Amino acid sequence: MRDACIGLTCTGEEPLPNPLIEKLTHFVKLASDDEAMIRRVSAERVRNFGAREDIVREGDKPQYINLILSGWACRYKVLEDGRRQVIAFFLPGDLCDLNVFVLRQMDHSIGAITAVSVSEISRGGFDELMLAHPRVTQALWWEALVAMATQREWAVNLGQRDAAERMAHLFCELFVRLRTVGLTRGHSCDMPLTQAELGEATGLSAVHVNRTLQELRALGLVVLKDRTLTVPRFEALARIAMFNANYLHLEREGRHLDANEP
Amino acid sequence: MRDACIGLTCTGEEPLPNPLIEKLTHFVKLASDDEAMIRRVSAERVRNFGAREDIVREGDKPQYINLILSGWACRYKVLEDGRRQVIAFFLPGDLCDLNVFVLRQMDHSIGAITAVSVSEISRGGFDELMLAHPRVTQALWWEALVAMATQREWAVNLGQRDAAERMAHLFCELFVRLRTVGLTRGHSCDMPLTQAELGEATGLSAVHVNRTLQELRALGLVVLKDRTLTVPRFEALARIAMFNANYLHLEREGRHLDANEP
DNA sequence: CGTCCCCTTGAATGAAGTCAATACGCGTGG
DNA sequence: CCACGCGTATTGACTTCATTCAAGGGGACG
Repeated sequence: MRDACIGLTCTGEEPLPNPLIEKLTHFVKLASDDEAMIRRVSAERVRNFGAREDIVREGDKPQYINLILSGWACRYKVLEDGRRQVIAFFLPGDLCDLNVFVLRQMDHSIGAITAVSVSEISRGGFDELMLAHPRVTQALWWEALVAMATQREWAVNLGQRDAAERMAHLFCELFVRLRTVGLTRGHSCDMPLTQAELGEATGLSAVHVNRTLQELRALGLVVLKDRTLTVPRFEALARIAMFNANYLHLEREGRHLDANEP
Repeated sequence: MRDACIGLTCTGEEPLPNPLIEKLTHFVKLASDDEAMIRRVSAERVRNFGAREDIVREGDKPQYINLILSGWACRYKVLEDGRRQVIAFFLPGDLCDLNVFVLRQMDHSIGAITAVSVSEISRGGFDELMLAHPRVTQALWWEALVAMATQREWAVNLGQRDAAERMAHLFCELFVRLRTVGLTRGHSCDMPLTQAELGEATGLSAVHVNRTLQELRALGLVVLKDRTLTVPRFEALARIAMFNANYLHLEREGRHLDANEP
């Protein structure tokens, strides 16, 4: 396969999968010109980061919205004394910084977990998208609101669930989110997070993450090997996590906005 | 003084303070017709709730955005087994449900803490505001983004801080937020939350909240009496909480949008 | 005057953190 | 090829923090 074919200038080959399009499709059926537009905008300015590099740092005033094309990243905050909380994970298809054009400066950082490829979307490109493509606008609203709902669910996770429930819940969420962008294979998906990172996201110490994973493994609910997560019985895992996917709002709620239906 | 006359339909009386206007003013200086519009929209349809009543319930599909005019409310979620997490507090001037027009149903509930008076803003009223008043639109974006940032900070609070730090942080946040809507008196403000509610917000048991409050009291950092919080030395409280108000973005970032400046 | 809600207290238990040592896998350079 | 170093995972012993349970106190209100 000779050359990545992205955007309008596509020459007749099968289009590359675009995780953002794939995700938005769970909310609204996009017309082909909507898709073409997203492809164009997300190919305009691509940057690559190595694992553990910072993409945006607290205090910055970035000029772009970052769209994750591939790899994992996270939002995080560090307290004065060094404690670090991961606030959200970004998977392919996720948009990082809708705030960028309103707030003066970042109140948190965004860091790559694996090697990451992001598309920087300029204010102009974004406005263009919003003005000419109402379905895309709606879909981007949906994506932002789901991100907010996810943030809320994390508060529940951190505030009410114990270690095993928390870990289980995190795995459920990541698995479902990856599935919506086509990044699962059967019961498995990538899991590049170290136990330390899992701890920073769940508010647990790395040691306790380790013990908790053993517990979940002993129950046959998760298998972790070669940076891969396998969830043999998702339902059982969801049950102990009290995971209810409603907060991800994946039910094609925007059907009335379908490009090709009345 | 007769005449602090703001708004188009000015009849010579002193205008009622409107907490939303007061809050938005921290971001952008509104013109008098902006303010008049907000006043009109927020007076159109007012509802009152008793303490502990639900305003919106999980699963609902509300048709209005709720603006808190007076009283305290909260966003909360209940797990299957009854554990309850308060996800956010709503103070006068806060908007509850910007999601309402996009997502199919509520994934959480909103409940009154004290008696609450809310203004229900219809989709039409909202669109009108957005179309005709770009400064207000920007300011509402700011308000939504600050709400999001606050949600993120809560994740840090729940994930990384211990009991005393968490309580201290919550008090700092509430105090600052109340101050931006003019609801503090010197070092004091209302504090209608029971210890059980403080626990549901901080992920602590009510008993431990009690002990933690005693600790903070012993340090002379908080005084709680008659449903009133006094913070004699805010700076000291903020220090132990590692409270950094930057996430509330109160620095008049929208100056360039000021109604009466170049 | 009793009842209900909220706050307070003590004692016992349990969950998670800390510290420190060890093991494992992998790439690099000798 | 092997030794070394580094990051990550694992384990045990111990401590600390927070929960649970249970009982008592105080004020508001019918």
